[in-house]
Amino acid sequence: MPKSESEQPERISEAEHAVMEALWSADAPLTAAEVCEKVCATRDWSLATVKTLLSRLVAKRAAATRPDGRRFLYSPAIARAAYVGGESKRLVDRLFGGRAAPLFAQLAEQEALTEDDLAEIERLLKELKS
Amino acid sequence: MPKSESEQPERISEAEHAVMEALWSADAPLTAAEVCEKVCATRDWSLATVKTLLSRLVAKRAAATRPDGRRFLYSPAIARAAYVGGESKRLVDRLFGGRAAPLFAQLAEQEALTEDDLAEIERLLKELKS
DNA sequence: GCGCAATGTTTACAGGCGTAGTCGTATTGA
DNA sequence: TCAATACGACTACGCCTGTAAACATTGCGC
Repeated sequence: MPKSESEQPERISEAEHAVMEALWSADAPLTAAEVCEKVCATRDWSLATVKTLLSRLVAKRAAATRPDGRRFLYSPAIARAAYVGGESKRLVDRLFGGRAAPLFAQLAEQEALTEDDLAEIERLLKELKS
Repeated sequence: MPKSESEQPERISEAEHAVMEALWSADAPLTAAEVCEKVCATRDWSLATVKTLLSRLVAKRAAATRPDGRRFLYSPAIARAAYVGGESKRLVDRLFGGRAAPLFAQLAEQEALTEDDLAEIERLLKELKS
């Protein structure tokens, strides 16, 4: 049976992403007020703004709602890994022709790599070579 | 003497970036028509669109112009490495808390790393450890 | 000399984004 | 039972972006 939903995920904007981070960081669905508690600290938004962003995320099917009496509980509808992976790939494709090595070189040149990063990457490399 | 220009570079949009790539890929300043030749192939834009984007880039001081008779020759005013570096850092900061290792892990998990990438990264790692 | 082609400038407009206020309704404390 | 409150839905609005047409000028071929 053909899947009628083509469902290529709509892009999540920067502000929306901040809201998603709040949802991802919680291990249970949150109310709008709870999301605001998490993000309004750093971004200095009003509750109304958070509600708008939540609605847009639901419209984009990036977040899901479950009714809880008079209100909604919000939870992520896409995995953080999927989002992060997609964004990473976009960047690598756009700026480095899809090759990861130049990105690595770029970060190295900027000295954006800590000792820990280097050690960790080395470990991952070994693992991948197995 | 204090530098009055604070000059934090304005963000370059996706469409503008395509134009910048054309400028970067040329080793001499280009006319608007020449830029269009390069980008209109892939993006299917009209010359008018390219002109608008060039103007916006000049306004943002990402591109510079030199008059050449009745027309302008356009050249990049920021280095590709600087742009690419900035964008990479933005991504790493936003999605990975500034740490590069998780980005690497992410790309590995997506199988976005080719053999060549791995070899190259390994080489760079060795170099950095010296 | 004059109209055409080239070229930058100005204007346009729809859609997305950031930010938030208003409205309608349901809930709840007094 | 009634007013205050909580909450989602709807509306707003200015800026940025993508895309381009209209306009003004000017140099060039005839």
